Amino acid sequence: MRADLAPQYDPSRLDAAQYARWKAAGVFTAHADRTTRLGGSRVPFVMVIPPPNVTAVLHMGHGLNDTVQDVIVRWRRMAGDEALWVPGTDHAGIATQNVIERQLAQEGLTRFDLGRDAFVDRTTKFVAETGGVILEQLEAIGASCDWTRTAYTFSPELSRAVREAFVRLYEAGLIYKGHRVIHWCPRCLTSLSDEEAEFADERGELYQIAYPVAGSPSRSLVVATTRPETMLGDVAVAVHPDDDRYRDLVGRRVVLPIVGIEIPVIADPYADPAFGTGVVKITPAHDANDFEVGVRHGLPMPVVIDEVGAMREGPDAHGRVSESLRGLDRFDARARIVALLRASGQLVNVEPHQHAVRHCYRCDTVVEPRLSDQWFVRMAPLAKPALEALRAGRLRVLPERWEAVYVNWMENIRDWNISRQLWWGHRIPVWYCDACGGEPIVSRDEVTACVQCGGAVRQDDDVLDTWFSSWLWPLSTLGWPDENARDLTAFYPTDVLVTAPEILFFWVARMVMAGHFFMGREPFHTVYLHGTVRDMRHVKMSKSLGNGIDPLDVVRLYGADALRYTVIAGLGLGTDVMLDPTNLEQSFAPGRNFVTKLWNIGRFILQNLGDAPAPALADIDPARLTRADAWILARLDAAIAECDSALGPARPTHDGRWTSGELYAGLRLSELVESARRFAWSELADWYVESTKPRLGGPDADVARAVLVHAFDAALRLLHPVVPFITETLWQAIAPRAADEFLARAAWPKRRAPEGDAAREFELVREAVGAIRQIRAEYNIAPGARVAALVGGAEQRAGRVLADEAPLIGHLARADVSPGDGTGDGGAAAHAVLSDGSHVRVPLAGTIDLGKECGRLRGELEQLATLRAGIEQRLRNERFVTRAKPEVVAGERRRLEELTTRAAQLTAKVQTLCGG
RNA sequence: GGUCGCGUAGCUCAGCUGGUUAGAGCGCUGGUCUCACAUACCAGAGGUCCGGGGUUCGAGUCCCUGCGCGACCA
Repeated sequence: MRADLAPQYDPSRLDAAQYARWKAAGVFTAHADRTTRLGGSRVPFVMVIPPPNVTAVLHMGHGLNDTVQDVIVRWRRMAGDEALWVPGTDHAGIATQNVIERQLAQEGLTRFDLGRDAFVDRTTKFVAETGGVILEQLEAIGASCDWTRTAYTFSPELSRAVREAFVRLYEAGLIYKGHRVIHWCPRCLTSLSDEEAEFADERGELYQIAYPVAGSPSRSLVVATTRPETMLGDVAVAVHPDDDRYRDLVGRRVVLPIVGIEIPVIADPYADPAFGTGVVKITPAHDANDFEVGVRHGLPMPVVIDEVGAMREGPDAHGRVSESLRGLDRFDARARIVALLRASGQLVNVEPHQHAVRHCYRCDTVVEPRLSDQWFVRMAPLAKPALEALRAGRLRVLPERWEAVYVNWMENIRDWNISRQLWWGHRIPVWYCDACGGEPIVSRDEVTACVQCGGAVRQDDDVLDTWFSSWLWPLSTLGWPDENARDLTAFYPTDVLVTAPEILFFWVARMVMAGHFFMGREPFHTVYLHGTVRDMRHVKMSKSLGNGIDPLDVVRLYGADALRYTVIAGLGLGTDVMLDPTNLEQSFAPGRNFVTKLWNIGRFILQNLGDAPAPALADIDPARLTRADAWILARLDAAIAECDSALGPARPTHDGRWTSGELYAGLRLSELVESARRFAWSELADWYVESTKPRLGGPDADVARAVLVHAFDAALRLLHPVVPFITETLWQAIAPRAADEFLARAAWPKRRAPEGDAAREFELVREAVGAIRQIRAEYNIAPGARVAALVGGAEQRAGRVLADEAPLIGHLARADVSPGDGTGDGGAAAHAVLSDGSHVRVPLAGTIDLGKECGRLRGELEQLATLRAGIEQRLRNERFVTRAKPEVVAGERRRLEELTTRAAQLTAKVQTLCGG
């Protein structure tokens, strides 16, 4: 009646079908009404996925991120929580727009050829047709998302949330339109936030340029700059107010080289007397710091670089860009200007200079600071509660070190530029009336006519930063702004947010602020930041560098479980995962091998179950349990305890605040893997399964079967979060299951009982087996050949254990074991002494090399002597005895006793065998 | 420039509040196709815990310092 398992596990044949069964049974679907927040009995446990770009395809970074989340959510689902993992995608403004623009470029078109509406239509269509592929790919790696709740940042529902958020912030005075220098990408043709303009260290040049003092041609001020092309927009040079070198020149004027106009010398503390010559040129329209200086001193702000990064006279710049420079790209202009300065003798010096240059995070183009009108969010008021959440212990960041980074950013927060000059995104909900020119109309709903004069209105051309929709994700996916939405009530706040440190500021920190502002509390209690997937040279994996691994290739070759196991096992808290893209076999063998091992344990058990299901362990008379049974059950309890402490606590246990003891505990997924693996493989398979073989045909076969199935079942539960496919398949096979019964929602294991004597006594069996195996290896006994072995206890109890277990020891060591007096006649035999002084003797007439045997035993004795000497020395040290903790001292005494017993036995052996 | 992290076996990393003979996987060596498993089993080799100084009865673990990597921020 029970179908045997195939000789080999074939994930490609089984996994997709298994996923379909979970999905069909609604295993991953959460129910709001079952949660404690809506009167149910289950504690909610919620995570929202970091939404991948809607056009993305799965890469190893997702593979890691989503596996981590899946391990956590599967664990909580089994632990009895109402577990919800919300999936979805991000419309990804710049990124998606760039994809379509690249398509257009292939057709020889730009977005301007299409026009805004056609461009948006085309993008919408593209997304509808090809977007969201990544969500299907997530199923292939086993992600247990609730697909009934899939969200999209640009859906009508979430767009409504975006508008609501904008309007509420505007009404609270936290959104304003500002005229200032922002980061501009001349390729994407949009402004960027501070976070989107990434620093990269570059080797450039520092140019020193002489600006002659007007009216004193013999004198000049030398300024230092890395960007000579911006000098066309200079409106002043500044010196520090306390800088004596230039005091007399403040208030006078210098002649701007090339342009030939006069600009003032001003005193401003922004000028750093220690940098260069202490004189700094001021270009308010093309440098954020200079802009501040310009504002302080009421200076003009001529724009000399246009939106595509070419030199051109913009507002207030008449006469500044000469014919020969006009239209030149900023970098070409730099070279031209340097040449001109060199020719006129005004280039004083050029030296290599290492500095950080901002680049567009989407296309890597060097960002151009640019004066323009943009919408901003006033961040300081939002940051305050977000900081408070962390300080009060309602929010934690793992690993701990990132908390300082979070705090530092929050404390030095700057206003957020949220407008983008793109077409793909949420249009800013602001309308202007040209007729009456009144205040802008900020509205939740479409505005078709001016509220003042009824005239025509036009909507603001800009769209919102993508992150302005992402920061609402934990709220908007649950139904906000409908504050009575069932999901919002049942599932907000969420629990754990899993992501990479790169988007701590972009996304995580802002979500905390949004959660507070719109819902009055932080959106999660734990931020888990994991590392990056890198190749063997520690270079971050990326498609463009060609060092990537396609997770789906790995799934095809080795199965999703092998992929998951490998990345989780390699992922210490906050550490990076190294994988070799040139050797998938080497990288994923550990996972594949482990999965195979599980399969084979399952096969063994099934083959030995017979037709009837194994009896439940609870129905077995405890008196019938052998030492091996007691031992594996004790090991199981230990494994459960280790797994629990690796993972938990799942949430703060005291009033929503992390206590100091649990603040940085838990979510050690690699420790879960290690503990569960060791139990399943090193203990269950290597020892317990082997130990049952002689019993399965005998009178206590039912006991062995019950323990075997119980232990394996528990191992499958512990492992299920990490390797869900194979564990579910095996779990379905080892016992009859109802149609709606799944390991994915079976109970997480609990410990049974404290370890008893029987379990401890089994360790002696393992030691005896080890000793015989070692002797066999040393004397090159053929693995098939049986040997005789005599075992004797150091004291009565040990003697009884060894005598009782002689058949088992014999089975495990391929020996005919009988109780025997270890001190014996000292004939041709190999000897070993166990840690408690018990002894093993393997008579090997004819093969024993007495000299070798004595050498081995003496060697061991020497090792013991060294150890004993160390402990004795410590114990003789009065300061140790008086100052060390009593239990440490007692431990040393006990250990010395053990070693002494063992040494005495060894000495006796050496004496009889080797004649002293 | 500021802040932080890392340096433990050939490789990737564990080692929590200082306390047994510093562990795991992969790789390596020797032996085995033993009736679940050669994607396996058995046995084994391999470590001046980056260098130097200090605190301590005791340091891979704490402090200082040097060297070498890396991250984030300006």
